[in-house]
Amino acid sequence: MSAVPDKPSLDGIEDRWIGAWDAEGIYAFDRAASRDGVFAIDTPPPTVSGSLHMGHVFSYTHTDTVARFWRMRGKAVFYPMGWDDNGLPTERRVQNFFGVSCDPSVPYDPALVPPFRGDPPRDHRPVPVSRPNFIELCEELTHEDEKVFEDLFRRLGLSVDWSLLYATIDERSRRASQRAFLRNLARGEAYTQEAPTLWDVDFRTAVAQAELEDREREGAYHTLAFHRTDGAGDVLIDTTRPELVPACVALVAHPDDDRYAPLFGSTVRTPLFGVEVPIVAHPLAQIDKGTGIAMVCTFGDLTDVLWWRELGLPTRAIIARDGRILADAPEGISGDAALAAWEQLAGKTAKQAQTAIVGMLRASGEMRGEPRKIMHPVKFYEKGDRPLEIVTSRQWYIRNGGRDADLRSALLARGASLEWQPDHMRHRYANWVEGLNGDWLISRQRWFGVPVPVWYPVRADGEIDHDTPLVPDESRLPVDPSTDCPEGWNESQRGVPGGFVGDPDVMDTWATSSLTPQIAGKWEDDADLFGRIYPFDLRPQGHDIIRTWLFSTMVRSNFEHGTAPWRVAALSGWILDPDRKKMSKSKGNVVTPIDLFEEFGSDAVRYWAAGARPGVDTAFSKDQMAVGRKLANKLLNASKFALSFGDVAAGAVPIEPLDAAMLHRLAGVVGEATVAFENFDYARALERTEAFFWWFCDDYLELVKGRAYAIHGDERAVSARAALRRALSILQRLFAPLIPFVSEEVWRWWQEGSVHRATWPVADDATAGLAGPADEELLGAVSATIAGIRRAKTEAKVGQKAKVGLARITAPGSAIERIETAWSDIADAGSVISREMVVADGEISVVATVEPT
RNA sequence: GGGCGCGUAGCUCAGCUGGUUAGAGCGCCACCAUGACACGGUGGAGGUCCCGGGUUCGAGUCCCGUCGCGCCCA
Repeated sequence: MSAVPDKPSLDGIEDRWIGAWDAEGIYAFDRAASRDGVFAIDTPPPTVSGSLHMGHVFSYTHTDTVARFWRMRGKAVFYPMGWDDNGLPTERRVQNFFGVSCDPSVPYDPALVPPFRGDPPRDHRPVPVSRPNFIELCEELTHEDEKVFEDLFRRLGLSVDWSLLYATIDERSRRASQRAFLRNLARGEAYTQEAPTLWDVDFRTAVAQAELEDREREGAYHTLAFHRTDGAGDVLIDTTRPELVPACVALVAHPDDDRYAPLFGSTVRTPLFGVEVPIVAHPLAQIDKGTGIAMVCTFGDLTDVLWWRELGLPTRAIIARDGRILADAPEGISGDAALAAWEQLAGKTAKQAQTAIVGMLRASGEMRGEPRKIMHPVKFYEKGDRPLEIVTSRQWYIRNGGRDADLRSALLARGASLEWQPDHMRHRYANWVEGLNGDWLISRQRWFGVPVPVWYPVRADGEIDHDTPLVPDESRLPVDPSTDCPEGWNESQRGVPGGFVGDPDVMDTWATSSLTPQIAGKWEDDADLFGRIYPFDLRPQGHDIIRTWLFSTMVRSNFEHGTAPWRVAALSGWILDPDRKKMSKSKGNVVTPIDLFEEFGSDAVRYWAAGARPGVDTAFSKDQMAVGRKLANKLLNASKFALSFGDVAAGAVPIEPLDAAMLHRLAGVVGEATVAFENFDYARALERTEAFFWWFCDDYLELVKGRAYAIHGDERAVSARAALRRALSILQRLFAPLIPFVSEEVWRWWQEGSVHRATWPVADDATAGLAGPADEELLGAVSATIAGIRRAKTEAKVGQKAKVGLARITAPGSAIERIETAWSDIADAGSVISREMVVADGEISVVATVEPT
């Protein structure tokens, strides 16, 4: 407890209380609490390979207000923080920052000095470094970023327990991720398969359905002639990818298409390459698209994959993992002319190959007319720059209902069982699950991630046996199969016939971050703790990652625990710039949070964030932050005033009707704010509290000011002073989750301990011992009267301190009675000398005769 | 193409299970050094609740449709 300062100020309060909260352990999780007494939050681990932006500030503030509310309600709040440092964004950042690239064939250099630390020149060619060196650089860079993030989150006032911190690449996460994977494998929920896969040719990795996005790109229809082998002429097809002609394995048309029905079962030869391919029927062929008949290539898109699989077509792959056309022609392409054509394509990128083949087709006369430009959606990896290709590769999958109706319904039911904030977000989940078209591809051909924890036997003939992977005992986790050996084997057996090889892949980031409840809760590492927090109460996150993070977490928990991982999912909205456009770096309209903390104070920035209703997109607004700063300042000064009359005897009960009515109104606000917070509606809690507080300052404080100064004697002064203190204690606690710094500041002027560990107020805190019921009409009548007096002064263009000789008040009888009850307070606040009461139905009206000043 | 959300004052939004004359803040205008606060105070102006139907004694609120904006999925 400290004294009330002469000149209260918001300057420096963040530093003061961040330090004190840390030292006093205010936000430490009480791990002795039983599950009933816990409120557990599955905090989103931000990707640290970027900078903290307003979107973070926005959504993390929402969660923090709720965490603080439940803490004050007596819950042991489990509020961890994690860093998502695992994965591609970090790799890319490390490459750009240090000027290196990862090359697993390079030996480890324990004394490696990277060529740069930030801003390599544009013409710098990346220096290849070993995988262990590359991972060390990833860790070095993420640690620096994580420090910056932690400081910003503390500055924002997040009440996380920093002792629970994890990172998705740390040992605990790797162990949990590998353990969960091995259990999926043991139960048949994970499997490996060689299959056509969406592939990013720049990152050279497979990607999952959840990471796709469509982008509108210019393309062109090329009309190509295929030659009927019965000599009856040509079949014309339209394609946007003529470079895939050598990969063509069939033509396909709709079974009901009369134009092509007679051709089903016959064959054609492909242009340039002369490969004989069948004409087949499939209902997915679009009658009204192009000429209505299409070429099936291995593989141009996902429909090709489907046709290839369902129609049992052969494979004639031509695109390598680097996106270039293979050096050697696939099976089926033979003869001098065909091989000469192939030579023109081999080694070229898809785009270069297209130019080349169009030239050849034009020359051979097998392209009819000129290409016709169109705009069409093209599938991209969401982090990628070039269209995805489809290549055949061996990958790991986890079942997710995409190929299994029972599992799909189970996951839909789990989603339906959640409480969604806002409720309509449940449709996003259902939409996604219903649209899945395959299992979840989790392996990535990258380096900085959690290794797939298996090895494979190498047969005597040198072939790798993928069907009987060797798995480690859980007690050894985490393992790195590239350096660790399977049990019972030794390093000399690595990579030799009769020996073993490690799986070279890592798991996708989502395969680890889908386990944040298990990681944060120390699943299996600390079963006692996990039992006290799982399933979690709350998963807050952005609605853009329902299909990835939310869904994948559901999949893992469903398999491992047979439950949903949480009770409530709260989806936050976007931050829009003041012109209602989504904020983004490329538009240059991004504001740095730290500058706003400096300009307005953390509470003010939180005020802006907390003013947005759950899940609603919200415009960035410095004006709102300015209002937040005013509110914080007001709380400071109103608190100083209410405490400026010295201590009030314990047990003093307000006796004046006006004081009692104010406290009853406040009791109603307590109820509304409590219900709002229980329903995750921090914005409503703020709105109710704030509206009361401004009325309290503008009217109530002004009305009782004179009486509190004891101009009408001690007894009536004590009533005001006791009411002020009751109200103040409640208001400070109601504001505490929302604007925690200033709330703590004013609370500690007169209370022991932290407001953030104080008990959340109940109505009885306001109304205990008061005589009589609530009288809301009293407050209405008094406020209307004082407003009328003020209006008269404003209209007379005099200051509010000017005296009123006579106030004539016209009002219904019930209102007159109440105004009389509080008359001395009204007279003090309005400087009114005498009054005249007129009973009449209708609105309260005041005619005031302002004395000359 | 399917799904979801949103259209209320110049701006940002609130308006719960339908019920007096539709609210707040910001901005705008005018005024005020009063002993918590000039990072202050007082008052004022400002709205065909997107449009068209319907239900109802009564619709910003419920139903149907149109238009516009945004997002998700295919």
